Amino acid sequence: MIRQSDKGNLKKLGSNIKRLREAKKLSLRELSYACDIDNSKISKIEKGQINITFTTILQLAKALEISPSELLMTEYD
Amino acid sequence: MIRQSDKGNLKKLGSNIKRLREAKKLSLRELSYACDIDNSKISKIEKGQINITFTTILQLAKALEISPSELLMTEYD
DNA sequence: ATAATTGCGGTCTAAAAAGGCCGCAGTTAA
DNA sequence: TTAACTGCGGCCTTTTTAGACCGCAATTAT
Repeated sequence: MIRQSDKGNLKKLGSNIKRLREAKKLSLRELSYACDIDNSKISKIEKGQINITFTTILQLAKALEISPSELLMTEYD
Repeated sequence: MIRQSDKGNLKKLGSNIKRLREAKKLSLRELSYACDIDNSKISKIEKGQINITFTTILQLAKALEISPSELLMTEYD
């Protein structure tokens, strides 16, 4: 499918994650270690290249020390 | 993979979605129509049987007329 | 009693995520 | 000027979601 409106939303999510990671001054590899997700995958997530699952959201939120809910705290289309 | 701790979290998410659907007095088929997701899939989601993606979360939130963030507003392990 | 609705499980295919590893430019530190 | 770190993209395999359709048992109307 890969609907067009989704692409923008994935980018928004990615930017938000990147913003939060940088706020904690973590490198991709450091966050990778903290949430047990390959650093290249996190890079793709931040770029909005993959449509992550709920459990991946939980892993990231935990490592970033925020609530899953907060991770999605953005306006989507 | 299907980690054990994830199962519980998926059930929590599912319960939350079910609660929100019932609060709006929608049947599975009605919600299905509203968010364009097959009713049998929604059933599985509510039962915690599948690990939905970010975009599916957006679809459900939209149909339930709440923010994606609110859809995840629960405590997870 | 009959008909409609509802939740839910099963089945199938195609598409995509998960998970992991490698390597390369570019930047930063030693 | 080396050495280390960083972001990032490609590649590969396995597992799972997405998406769609069918049918049934139970509940709820009519």
